[in-house]
Amino acid sequence: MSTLRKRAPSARSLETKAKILDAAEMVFAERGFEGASLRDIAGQAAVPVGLVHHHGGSKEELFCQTVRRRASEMADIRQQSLEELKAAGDLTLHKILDCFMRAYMTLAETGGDHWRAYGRLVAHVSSDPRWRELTAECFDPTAGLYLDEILKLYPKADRAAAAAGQVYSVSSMLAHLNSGWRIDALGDGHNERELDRLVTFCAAGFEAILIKV
Amino acid sequence: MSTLRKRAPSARSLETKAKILDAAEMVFAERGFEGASLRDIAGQAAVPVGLVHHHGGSKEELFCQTVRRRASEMADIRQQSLEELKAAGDLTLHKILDCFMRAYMTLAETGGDHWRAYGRLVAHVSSDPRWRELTAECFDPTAGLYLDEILKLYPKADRAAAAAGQVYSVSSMLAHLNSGWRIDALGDGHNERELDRLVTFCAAGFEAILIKV
DNA sequence: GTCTATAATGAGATAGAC
DNA sequence: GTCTATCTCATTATAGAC
Repeated sequence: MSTLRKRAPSARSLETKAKILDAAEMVFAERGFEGASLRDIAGQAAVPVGLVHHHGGSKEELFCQTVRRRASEMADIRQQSLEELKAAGDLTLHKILDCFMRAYMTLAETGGDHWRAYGRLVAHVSSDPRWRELTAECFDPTAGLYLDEILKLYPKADRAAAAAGQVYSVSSMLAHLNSGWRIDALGDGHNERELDRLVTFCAAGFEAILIKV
Repeated sequence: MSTLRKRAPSARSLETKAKILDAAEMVFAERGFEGASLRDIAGQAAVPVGLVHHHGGSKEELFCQTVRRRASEMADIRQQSLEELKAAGDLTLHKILDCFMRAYMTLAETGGDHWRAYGRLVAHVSSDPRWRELTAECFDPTAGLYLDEILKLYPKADRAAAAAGQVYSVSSMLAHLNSGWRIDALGDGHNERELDRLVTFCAAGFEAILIKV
């Protein structure tokens, strides 16, 4: 009926586990899966190494848990935002993409270090085929919902083309987040106006390939 | 006057070094810098581990050499392609981006495994701030030349906006290369038509942010 | 659940024979 | 230049006391 867990974990246990996942999030984001060590994570969480294994299982399981925890919350927010946008009516491609991207960008700017770290974490997950299943599990369902709305606006468009637009858009967003220093070398810092620029880029590109013969 | 090297290396030595760099290229591309081991590289090159150190120096130096070798060739090709495009006259944003991307895509499709691996290698380098200097050295000069030509077409555009467009475009191209499986899940495989789609996406997005107020 | 100690493995790097 | 042997260190993972 239930899982293998014998009893409900204590409050202290949950707290410790959260500390470990928080630390893991930061270290994995900074150095990637291979570059991170469980010792660094234990050090950052101020717990003994053994506890990391106890709560996180193997290194790979710990990584997946770390991603899942934040991705699950992100997916909820994105789906709710989409519902609100649909309820408001008057959908456009630009608004849908803005909704998708702003949902995270707002958290990255106001949600503290962990949400900023999550952006780098997603970049690692998305770029390594090793995490293909994790990607499918954590990101594809929400991405599919947004894709469906976009396709409703362009009924004649090819779904494969839309999928390409989605992947290009997400990669541009990750570049906006994590390769900002390359852009900054020529201009000013990240601000609201730049998010508009990103959305403008993606919306225009997306539409171009949707209406193409 | 010259470097510290005492004598010119023998033909055999050069051959061994090339074998090591070839192997390093494949392994680094597959597993990233941290994930790759010098033992794997030595194994793939069918040489003893000691030789990897002798020819490649430290792991970090070996990685840089691996990237530089291919990037240097790529830069030459891209700059020559740009010159030919300029000589032909009638430049457009679409043509410039097509020139930049097709230069690599042609090699990836006809140049064998090593050029395909190079695409993944570039993705690793571009995403990790650890290689910021290497990025600046290997990619920025050529990127700057293309950026200059684009800005000539849009004299009123903001250079920072163009830089953003460039970064978004390159990241989309890397996604096209390395995350093709995500797109493929919904459509058909990589073909010539898809490169057109990528260029269309980037050109339309790029222009939108260049002409924006 | 928590923490210490340790096992078992694999890593990068080097010294020195050929 | 080439190759073998080895040093030193860090890693993941586990066993068992509290």
